[in-house]
Amino acid sequence: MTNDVKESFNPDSPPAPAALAAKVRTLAPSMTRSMQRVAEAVAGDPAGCAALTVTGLAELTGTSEATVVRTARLLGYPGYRDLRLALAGLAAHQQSGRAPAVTADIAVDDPIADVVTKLAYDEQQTLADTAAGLDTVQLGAAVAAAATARRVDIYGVGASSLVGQDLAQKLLRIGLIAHAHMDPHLAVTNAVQLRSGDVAIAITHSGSTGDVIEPLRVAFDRGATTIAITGRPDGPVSQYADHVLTTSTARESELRPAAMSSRTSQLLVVDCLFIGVAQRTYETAAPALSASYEALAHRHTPRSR
Amino acid sequence: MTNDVKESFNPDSPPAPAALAAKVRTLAPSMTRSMQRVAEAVAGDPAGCAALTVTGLAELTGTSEATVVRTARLLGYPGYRDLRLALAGLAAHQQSGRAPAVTADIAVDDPIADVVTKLAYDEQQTLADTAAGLDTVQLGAAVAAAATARRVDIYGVGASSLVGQDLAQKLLRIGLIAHAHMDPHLAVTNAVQLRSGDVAIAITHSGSTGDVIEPLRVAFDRGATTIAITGRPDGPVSQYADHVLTTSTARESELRPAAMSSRTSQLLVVDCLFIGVAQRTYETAAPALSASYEALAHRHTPRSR
DNA sequence: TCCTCGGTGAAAATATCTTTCAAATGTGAC
DNA sequence: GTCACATTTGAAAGATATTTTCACCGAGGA
Repeated sequence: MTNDVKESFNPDSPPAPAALAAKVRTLAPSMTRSMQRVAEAVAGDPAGCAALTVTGLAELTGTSEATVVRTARLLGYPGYRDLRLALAGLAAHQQSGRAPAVTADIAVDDPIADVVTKLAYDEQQTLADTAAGLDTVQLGAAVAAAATARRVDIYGVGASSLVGQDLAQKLLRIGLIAHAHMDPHLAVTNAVQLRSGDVAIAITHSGSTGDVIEPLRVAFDRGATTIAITGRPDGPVSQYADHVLTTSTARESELRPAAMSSRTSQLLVVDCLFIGVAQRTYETAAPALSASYEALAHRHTPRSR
Repeated sequence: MTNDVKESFNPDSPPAPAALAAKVRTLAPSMTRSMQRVAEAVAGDPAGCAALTVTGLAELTGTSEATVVRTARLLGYPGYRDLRLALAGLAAHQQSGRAPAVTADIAVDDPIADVVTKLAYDEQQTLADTAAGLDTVQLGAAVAAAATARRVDIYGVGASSLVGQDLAQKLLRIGLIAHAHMDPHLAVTNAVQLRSGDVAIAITHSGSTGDVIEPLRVAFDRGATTIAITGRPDGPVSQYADHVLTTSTARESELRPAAMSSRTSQLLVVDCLFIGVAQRTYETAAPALSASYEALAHRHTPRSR
């Protein structure tokens, strides 16, 4: 019906991306009074106008729908609908511009929304740092050792204990024999059993956690291949590690103890290790993974809705 | 309980800014086939879809206008018009800003360096999605409840169990009475003890893990404030949750089971919860944190070299 | 004063979006 | 397998929003 005259109306411009304010200024002289009011409103508050219908904008500016449409045309759009779409884009655009200003520390009186933003940002940063700082040669060696190990023992206490359990869980799921030791005494006791061909992994952010170093030392002495995942590659734990995987030490604040960001970093390393192993043992890992998935499906209750 | 509200303007979510793809992924399972086709088209080519009318999009996806509108509603918009507006915003956003879109899957023969890069990127993405999709009102309510709770019980099995332990550990460190239950039977047994003023938190990615839902239900019935941390806010678990915190559902691949990315998401939510509580109880939290830090320092062996 | 003409908005015409409703499809019980 | 029931779906009716039409208004010039 009316789509035949689509492009004959606006000879001058394709839909302007962000230079809307400028365009308004340029075209203002050639506008009539009412059109100027509309253009002004649009340039002044793109986001607000994007939320309005033609009628709404007409009322806001004290003009009529026809004038609004005419203004939209003059600005280079086929009609108001398209101007509105562009406006929405612009609004999102300038909103995103303010985003990167979130490098501040988390404060006690931060609103919860800021906490979420800052925390996510920090953790993203931590991940990037970790990925950048991770020695892929060491990682490759660790993967090779773990993939062919007779058994894998993992040591971690405190927050690192959870990371160790995570790794153990995952390795178990792809058919490896892995165990995360949480009790330091039992860890040492078990480490005595290790020998060449076995793998021992110590996880400690500080690099100097005695309870973790001790079993690793024993494993090392017994001839097992030892791996340290630590934020302090120069720490004592590295003495007894054949391969050291470095986690990043992110900023910590009063409200955000080191444990929090180190955990993110440790988990990334652990995940990389896991995927590396899964790749190398793909033949057995893939079926094992789907089998465990199948088994779990039965534990779910049907959706309610 | 976040059941949909028919007539009000903003049912459950404010117009999502950039987290659309994440939202689509989260809600996809609860969508019908045709709705999924629409959602897919929208997530796949926001810019293209923003240029289409309802009818156009319906034809493109081989569905009807009604279905398109339904999908828009499900995604949290009052109607298609608003979805379209948001789409335009998104398009502008990703055109100008960073939209690397290097979302290649991790393959079996990827070199280890690529694994690290891709994994870090994926997790960063997951964090961003989670942060964007997290309802800060619900979070605020959850924080308020937890901060003043007589005791906090946490339920999680499998991978979520570790997240629960992490949360419990942290809350304990700032002086709260928190416990992560790993045995479903004991969890139920303990849930019976809860009453008004207590808080129960269930962590389940699928939203339908019976072992976790059951204790939460008991706690709910007993009058405790219940919180669900789940990737499926429409799942059965939400029935018994006063506050639902949504984690993002990232893409999973054969080598990268869902558990891996859901864990990242869950941990972010848990961290936010923790920091929120720490803020509210700062007077007691701060000394408690430094005290536990002090206590641990003695467990470290001195640095070598 | 009267005429002309661009500017303007009310209202009609059209396009677009939303809702309703019944047919089609799937699902579970028997 | 068949039936009863619930869910999903699209066609068409209904409601809004946008665009177009057209007549009115008022400023400047003969």
